[in-house]
Amino acid sequence: MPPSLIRRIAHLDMDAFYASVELLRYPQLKGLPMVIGGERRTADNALLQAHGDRPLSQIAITEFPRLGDYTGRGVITTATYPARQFGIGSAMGLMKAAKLCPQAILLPVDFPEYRRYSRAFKDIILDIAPLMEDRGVDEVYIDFTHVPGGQRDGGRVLARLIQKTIFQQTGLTCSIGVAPNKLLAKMASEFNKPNGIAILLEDELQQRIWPLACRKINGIGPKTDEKLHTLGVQTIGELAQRDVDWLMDHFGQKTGSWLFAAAHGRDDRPVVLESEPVSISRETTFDRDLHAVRDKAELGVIFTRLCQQVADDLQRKGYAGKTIGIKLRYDDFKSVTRDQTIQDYINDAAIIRQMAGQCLKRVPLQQRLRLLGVRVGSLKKIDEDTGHGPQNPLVLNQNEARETINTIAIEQQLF
DNA sequence: TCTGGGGTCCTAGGACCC
DNA sequence: TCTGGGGTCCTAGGACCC
Repeated sequence: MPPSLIRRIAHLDMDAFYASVELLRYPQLKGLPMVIGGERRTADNALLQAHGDRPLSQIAITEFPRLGDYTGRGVITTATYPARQFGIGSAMGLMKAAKLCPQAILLPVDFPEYRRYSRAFKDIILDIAPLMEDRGVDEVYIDFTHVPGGQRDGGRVLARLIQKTIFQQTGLTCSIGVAPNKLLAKMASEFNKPNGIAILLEDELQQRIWPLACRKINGIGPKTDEKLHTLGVQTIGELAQRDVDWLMDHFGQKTGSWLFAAAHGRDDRPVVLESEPVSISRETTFDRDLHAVRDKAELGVIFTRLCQQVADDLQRKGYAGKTIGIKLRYDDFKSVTRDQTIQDYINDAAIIRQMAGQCLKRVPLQQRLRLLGVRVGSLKKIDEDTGHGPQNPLVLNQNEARETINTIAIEQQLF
């Protein structure tokens, strides 16, 4: 890197992404308390389908489903600011939220729509700055260092261009932080939300980062934060004053040295353009808690469907895996997992179902269940040209594996 | 009528091999 | 007969993130 170039990394975060996308469709809801959540389509949502030929923007507010009419499980994915004023927050149970503000509009989560907008804003960024790391549906890191304009005013010029272009082409706003690395860029992007830009320079660490709570560091969650509090550390500045050895004594070598580096604003992780998935999974929380014996038939149907979905996902994305596992959550919210690794890479629903069934036998099933999940890990990309052909060695292996399994005199299935 | 779904990474113990 | 590592793979659980 020529001496005149400083490493400039941006973190871009879409503002209230799901809610903003919904407000593009339903501008009449602007300013009203609104929550998004509850995957299960309730009867109320049929109202939204029944708008006939009217534009969505002309559906009367009175026609929208209300939180107070909702029955069932589920949590809030997004709550708009007017809804938050009633004490509603994301991850709150829908039923609890309904008590706080029954009149709030309740919209179901529409992932396909959010993904379309996600694709759109990321394509806009890539056109301007090609080094982008995907961090989920509403977040990215961008390496500004070598992009024209990326050094001007600490990155502000390029950040403004990206922000403006996204707004012009999608109607959505975002917040951007530009800093010497990903760790600091992520924190900076929160400084001027919404629709803000924050430029953080290396020598501003003490002044702008050290006063913040440790929890603001991406990677310090509720557990680590609580432990830090117990040890008398509240702010990042206080964390930075501690000795590395002291931190390693209390948090282990790896975490301790990482905490120390993070508090001093040090982070040399690169912006990663592409990555391969490690696992693919599906899970579902039941409408009511189910019992392995009494609700055997119902569970069996759900179990088989999850396996089928995982197999479909694997095949669609072009992967096979050799570690098959399950996840259970009991009615007391305790979770267990079991998995098993086999020799061949597979992506066939029947084999996944078979192996997952074996895993299920290794788990206690007296207590009622609220969630069941199926996972395939240790993934390998399969050749796209032969991925579905009969000559594919993978498919042959699958057939072999299926036979092997069938000859294991299939013990009685639990479900 | 608390507490979603889809991920990644780390730790720690045991098996097994050299 | 006892003793010592190191390395890798597998499994289960947990912290954390979006």
